[in-house]
Parts: sequence; structure tokens; C-alpha cells
Amino acid sequence: MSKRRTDGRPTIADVAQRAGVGAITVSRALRDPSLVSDMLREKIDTAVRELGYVPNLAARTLASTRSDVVGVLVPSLTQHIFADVLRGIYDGIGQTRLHIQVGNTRYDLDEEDRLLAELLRHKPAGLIVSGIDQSAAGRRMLEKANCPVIQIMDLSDNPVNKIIGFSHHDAGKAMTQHLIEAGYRRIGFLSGWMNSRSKGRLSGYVEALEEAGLYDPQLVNPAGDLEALALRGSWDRHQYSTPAMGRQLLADLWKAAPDMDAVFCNNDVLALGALFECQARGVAVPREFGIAGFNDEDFMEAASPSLSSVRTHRWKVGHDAVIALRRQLDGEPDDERIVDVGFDVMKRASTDRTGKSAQPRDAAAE
Amino acid sequence: MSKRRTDGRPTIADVAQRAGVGAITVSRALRDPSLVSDMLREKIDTAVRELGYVPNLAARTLASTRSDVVGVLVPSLTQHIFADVLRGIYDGIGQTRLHIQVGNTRYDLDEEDRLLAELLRHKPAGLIVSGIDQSAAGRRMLEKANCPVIQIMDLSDNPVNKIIGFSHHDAGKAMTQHLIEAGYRRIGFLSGWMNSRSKGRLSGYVEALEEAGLYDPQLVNPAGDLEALALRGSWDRHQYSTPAMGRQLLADLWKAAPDMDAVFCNNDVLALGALFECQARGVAVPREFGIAGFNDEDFMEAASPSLSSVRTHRWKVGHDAVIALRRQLDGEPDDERIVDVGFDVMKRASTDRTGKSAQPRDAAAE
DNA sequence: CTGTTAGCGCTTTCAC
DNA sequence: GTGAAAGCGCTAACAG
Repeated sequence: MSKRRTDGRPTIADVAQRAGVGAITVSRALRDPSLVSDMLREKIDTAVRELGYVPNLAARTLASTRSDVVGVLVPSLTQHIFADVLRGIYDGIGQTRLHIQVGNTRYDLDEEDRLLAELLRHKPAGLIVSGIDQSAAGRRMLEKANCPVIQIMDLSDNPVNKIIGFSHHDAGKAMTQHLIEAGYRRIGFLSGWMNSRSKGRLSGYVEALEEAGLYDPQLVNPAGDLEALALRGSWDRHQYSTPAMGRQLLADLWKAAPDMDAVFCNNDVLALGALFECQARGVAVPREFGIAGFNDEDFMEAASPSLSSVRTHRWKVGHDAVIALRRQLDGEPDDERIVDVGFDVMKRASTDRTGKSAQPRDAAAE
Repeated sequence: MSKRRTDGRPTIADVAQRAGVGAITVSRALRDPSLVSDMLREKIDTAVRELGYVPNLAARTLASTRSDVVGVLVPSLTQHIFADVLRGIYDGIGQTRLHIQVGNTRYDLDEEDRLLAELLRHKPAGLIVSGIDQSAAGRRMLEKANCPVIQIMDLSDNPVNKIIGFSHHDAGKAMTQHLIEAGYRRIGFLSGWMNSRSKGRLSGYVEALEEAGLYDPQLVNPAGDLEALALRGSWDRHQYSTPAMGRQLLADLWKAAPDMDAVFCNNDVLALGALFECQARGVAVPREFGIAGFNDEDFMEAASPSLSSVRTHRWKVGHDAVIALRRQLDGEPDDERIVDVGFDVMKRASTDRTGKSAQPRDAAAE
């Protein structure tokens, strides 16, 4: 009468016994069939099937001092942009032995550190984290993580290890330049919550306007009193990106600068809200007012008028991050520490003043 | 000269030695401080901090034959609806010792079975799965999982263990009845990819129209040749829910039934596309044409005109699922096997024919 | 409240 | 190719 603490499920020893081989042979057959002779491999496969054997991952991790967990830290789960990144990551993992463990930092550095520490307990095979604005402690944890670390969705001269993303500054500047070329002169910047990447976009916007001699701080709202806004409506801290918010922010911006003739919105959802606000007021887009967003989500092209935006390659970033991780785990060299996946300025009807895609409406408003 | 295989990081034994106590005392102090005297606890805490000790989760899992992993299976990561569910789940997990491991089934039963088997290797503490349409093998795995299993986002008389959701049939019926009451008579059903929950909505739609003597199969498109549609555009199998698709499907539906005067869309994104199509054609919403969606995402209320929809409680479903799981893990009894969180029909301008929210436009079209 | 002992199931090491 | 033995780091059991 033993005092085993097992839960009764078959172990590798059971399989070994049934197949008439040693446990280690089963272990090898499972990890790399080519290490075992055909005959034994067949016997083992049969035994596994008959017993319904399922390897215990905890035991494997413990014995091999390395797990199959890839930790992923994103600042938001509901924003489409990170959902796309995650999809790319899961697609990149595919049928490998790796698993994803996602942490949602909610744009909170303390939470990020907590999640990072939590992840480290798993002795992860790799880490994928969003952005470059970690806390000092977080940065230190990443550097001592003892596994490949990929930063994503931004660029930096000094990545922990490898970074895959694009320049938000350049992207913001490019779209602003497009608006200027389209003939708009009083171009606003509409944004709710600002994170470090938003700030990059804003700096690009400012630079483009300054170079054209058109910059006016009145046209920028990100300093707007968001806490007050949140209190006013039913918005909570995590809902700074809704169309309703976009409508509200555009209205506020117009109050401060009634002659504003276009907005560059920090994201597409806000841009959609801006469009709705224009429609509700009867302001003609793009003739009277230009609208541009950021990220190029699905609805931008389908909107009426179609909305200009900056297409970012989220899926690719997630996917490439995993591919790079797998390469490093396989011991292949990887000298590209900084990978710029770029972006595309999608010029659509909402910023096309020539009117070739003007809407059939009378716009007797204003 | 030992032949230890360790990676050099401190273990519980190191902490114990430094604190001058037994390893098991450290273990207890870490899991439940109240089990250890104040004096020892303090010594232990100090040692932990000085050594930078991080518990090895694999060892814990192996020794205790139960992990802290909660497996979550969702059919999509990009649809907002499941992103909301996930947010609820993560919020429900909070600061507990539990971890989430998400699997994306992509509405593929084989993939679901594969992911389930994969999850089971972790000896999960609990499982949360979407819907009730598992494969026979999947169902069996869930029943033998040896941990609490919560199904979500649907209802069933025969859940594996516990189910938290709402009736898609009832929701579809309720919205259709609203459209009928609003005065629409030729109400279409617009849908791309149909999953089992979509079918529930459709059956509610059919029932409502049959009861009113208004049902006409011509007005239903879900049988539409989606594969052909996908080929025609740049849509792939996972993009059956885009505004562009909504536009296309509405156009198709109108071709088959030119007198259609409203659509109930299988989801909000399609409804938004329908609105864009109407705007592009100059069809007045809601006067000439009514539009309703499903899920009530943020943009529905902000659209112009605001769009009617069925509000579903995704966050709550995810959150409650975790709470129920935690209860069961704590050994508390739970007799409610079936929890209906309900839904709300949000009646907005897009289905309000009385015109009090009519749009300022001339609609000289059609 | 604290410690000793003996596993948890798998993989590494080293020999055959 | 294959196997025996010795861990991996932690915790359930039982005593004290």
C-alpha cells in the first residue's frame, strides 16, 4: 500500500512498462522520434494511445529548467490594434510547442512590472513586450530575463535585445504633410488618452506644421482635461477611445478654434466619431472639413466618405516577433536588432478636397 | 563537486537555510503567511528579499498536482465581443494566483479539440469555453477534465458543468419584434459567416416574422454564397465581419428583394457597413430604411443616426465566469448550473420611423 | 506552529 | 540506440 500522491493518470513509466522499454526511451520518442528505432517507436506510440497518456508539462519544465511559455505584455485587450498583434502572435506560434501567456498592463507601469515578475516565475522561453517605455525596474527585469526579449510596435536605438515596429513620429508627420498638401491650413490634432506612441505621433504632427509655418497650439487638444471629461460622461479610464469621445473632443476643439478645417485623429475610432459629429452638424467632409485617422482599421475604407488613415502592420509585427523568437530559440543568429516595418499613408475621400469623391449632400449648414 | 543541473537561481532551500528554518516553513509562509509565526515569517521575508528568491511554478505544480492555469477558449481574438469577454476574465482574475491561457479556435472544431488537449496537459485549475457546440471528442475531454468547466455566451439545458450566457434566439426575436413594431414590414436578415449563435439569432428572427405573418426567405442572405464573395474581394475566411462586407451584403440583398425596408444585421460591424451603404446611395435612415445590429458596440450610439442594437453583457459574462470558477475552486457550493445574464434591446434613431431623429439630408436618391 | 521524509513525473548524465 | 540512476524545486503527509 503505497502513499503515492498521484492523480491516477498514466505516467511515462506506465507507458514504458507497457511498451517494454525504459522511461527515457519513451521520453525521447515523444520529443524527437528520430532518436528512437522504428520498432520501439511503434510500440511506444501504441502504448501511448492505449493508455491515453498525456505528458505532464510541469514535470518537463521542472526537469529541463526551461518552459514553453512565451510571455506577451500588451497595454490593452480591447483596442483592435493589439487584438491584431495578438492574432499575429498566435498565428506565428502555430502548431509549435510554445504557449502564449498574455498580460494586460492597461498602460500602467506598476502593473506591467507586476505582470513581468509574475511571468518570470514561469521561466519563459521568450518575452514579447509592447513599446519601449518600461520602468527602470521593468527594464532591469527584461535584461536579466535569461531569454530572448522582443519589444514591439515602436522603434528605439537601444532595445533590450530586439525591437520590431515603426516610427510613430514619422507616421504622424507623413499624414500631417498629406493634409497640408491636400490644401488644409488649420489642422487640428484630436486625441484622448496619450501614451508614449501617441506622443510620437503628436511630435510628428507638430514638426510637419512648424515646417510649413502652420503650427498653432490652439489646434491641439491632448492636454484637454480628460479627467473632467471622464467624469462628465460615463467614460471610465479605459474608454478614452470611443466614437462618442471623438464627437465630444471634436466639439471641444471647434469651440477653441472655430476656423479649424481638418483634424488628424490619434486613432480611427476617434476619427469615426469625428465623422459622425460632422454628419450630425451637416458639415461637408471633405469639402469643408478634412478627417484623418491612425491605424487603418477595416471601417475606414468602408465609411462614407471613406476615411484617410495611416495603415500600420500590426499582424505582421506580432507574427514577425514570434518568428524572430523562434529563430533565437533555435540558436540561429539574428543580427538585425532594429526592424522597421514601416507604414502606409492611405489617402481617401475624407481628405480629398478636389471633390472627385464628394458626397451627394447639400450641406446648407455652418 | 556536485552535479546539480540547476540554473543557479536561489531555491526554497537556500531561503530556508538563510532564514534558519525548514524548507516547508518557507513554503507555508509563502502560500499562506498566517500559518507561520510572526517571527519566522519576518526572517523568511527578509531572506526572500535578500536572495531575490522567485518561486518555481513548475515545481509547485508538479508537487501539488494542480496548476494555476485557467484555460480559455474563444473563437476569435479580433471580434470586439470576445475581446470584451477576455477583459472581463482578466479583470475577474485580478491579483489572484491564477493565470489565463487563451486558445483561439477560429470557429474550427478540430482546432478547438487540439487546443483543449494542449490545455489539459497543464492540468488546468479551470476551463472557460465559448458556446455549446463542441465536438463529441471535445465534450468528452471537458467532462473528464477533472476541473471546473464553465461554458459561456450561450445557454443550454445540458451544460458540461455550468453555463453563463443568454439566449440568442430570444435576443434575435426581440429585436425583430421591435422592427415590426416600428412599422417595418419587409425586414431582411443580413449576415456573413454563421456560427451556432448566429443561427440562434436567425431562428428568433424567423419566428418573430412568422408569428407576424411577414416571413419571406428572400429576405435572408446567410445562405448567400460566401465563398464566392470571399473570392471576389480581398476577404479571407476570417474577415466575414467588416463594414465593407456589410455594404456588399446589403447591396446583394437589395438585388434579391428591392422592396426590403429594414435589415437586422448579425452584428454591429455589418450594421455599420449597411449604414455606410445607405449613406452612399442616399437612402434615408430610418425614414426609408431601418437598420439594427447586434452586440451594441461603442460606435452604435455615436453613429449618425444612432444605430439600434441588442446590448449583450460580454464583460459580465467573462467576469462572472471567473468568479464562479474561483468559488468552485474554494469549495463553495454552486447550484446554479444555468445563468441567464439576459440582453437589452437598444432602440435608437436608426429604427425610429416617427422621424424625431431624422437626418438633415435631401435623399433625392433611389 | 514546525520539521522530516518521501515523493510529484520527467529529463539529464553517463555508461553500455 | 538504449537504459539506470540521480536529480529538477517544491509540497503532501505525518510526526512532534
